[in-house]
Amino acid sequence: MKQGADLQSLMGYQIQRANLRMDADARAALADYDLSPAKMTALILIRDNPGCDQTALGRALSINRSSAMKLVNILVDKGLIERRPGRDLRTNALALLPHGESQLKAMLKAVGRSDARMTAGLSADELKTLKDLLERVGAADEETGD
Amino acid sequence: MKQGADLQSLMGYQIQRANLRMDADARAALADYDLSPAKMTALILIRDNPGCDQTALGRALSINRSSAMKLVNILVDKGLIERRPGRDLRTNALALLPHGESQLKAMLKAVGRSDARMTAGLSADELKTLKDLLERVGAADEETGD
DNA sequence: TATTGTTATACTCTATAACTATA
DNA sequence: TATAGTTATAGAGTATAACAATA
Repeated sequence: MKQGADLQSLMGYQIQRANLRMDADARAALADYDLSPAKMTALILIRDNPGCDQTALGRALSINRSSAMKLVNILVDKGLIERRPGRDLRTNALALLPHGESQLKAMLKAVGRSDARMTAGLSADELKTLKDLLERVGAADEETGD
Repeated sequence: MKQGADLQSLMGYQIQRANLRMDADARAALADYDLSPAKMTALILIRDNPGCDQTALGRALSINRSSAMKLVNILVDKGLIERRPGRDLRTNALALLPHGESQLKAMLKAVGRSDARMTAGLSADELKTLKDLLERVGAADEETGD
C-alpha cells in the first residue's frame, strides 16, 4: 500500500505509527502479567505518588473519574494495590501492595528490555533529542473532560 | 502528579503521551466531519490506492479483515466511498466517491492546521529530525524480526 | 486448501449521566 | 455549591470464530 505525501507530511501520523509499534511490543512483553502498558503506568504512578486519589490518577492518565474507577477496581481485584482512608471522608488514598511492588519490578524489567530493543537503532544522543522534541510537541493544553 | 525516573526513561511512554495530545487535537479538528483521524487515514489510503481491497486496507491500518469490514461499512454508509467489482469474484475494489474526495480535502485542511499548530514550537529542521527519528523507532525490531 | 468477504459475538477502553456522601 | 466516589449504561474500536463463495 502506497502512503502518499499527505500522510508523510502529518507529524501526528508519524507519531501514531511509532506509538503503535512501541505499544504492541510492550504489550507482548507484559503478556505474562495480564496487564496492559497503561495499567503498568498506573502502578508506577501510584508507587511514585503514594496516597494519591483516583481523580488525580485519572488526570495523570488523561481519563475521567469513572474510567479511573474501573481501572482501580481491576488493580485492586488483582491484589496489586489497595484503597486506604484518604485526606477526608470522600477520598481514598491509593497504595501499592507488596505483591504489586514485586510484580511491578518484573514488569519494568520486561518493558525496559522491550523499549531498549525497539530503540536500539538510535544513539544515546538521538534518544535524548527524540525525547526532547516529543515533549515539545503539543506542549499547550492538556485536559480531561467529565 | 510526580512522574518518576521509570516513566521518564521509557521512550514508549514519551511517544504515547505525544500521540495522545496530537490525536485529541486532530479529533477535535475533525469534529464537524464526524470522522476519527484513523477513518480519515483510511480515506487517504483508498484515494492513493484506488481499487485496493478491504484486506489490504486493513493490513495498512494494522487491523484485521473483520475490523476493516466494519470501517468500510461506515465509510460506505456516509457516502464517502464505494465497493466496486474487484480483480476476482471474491474481492471488492474500494473507490473514493466525489463526495468523499471533497470531504477529504476539507478534512486534510483542518487536520493540517491542527498538526501545524501542535508542532509550532519546533523549527523546520527539528521537525525533519523528529520525523526521521520516529521512523527509526522500532525499525531495528522489524529488520531482525521474522 | 487458501483467501475474501461476511456475520455474530465478545472484550477493552472510555465516556456520560445520575446518585451519595461528604466538604 | 462543589468535589470524590460510585453505578449503570452506552459507544468506539478491535478481536475471534465460524460460514459461504471463490480461487
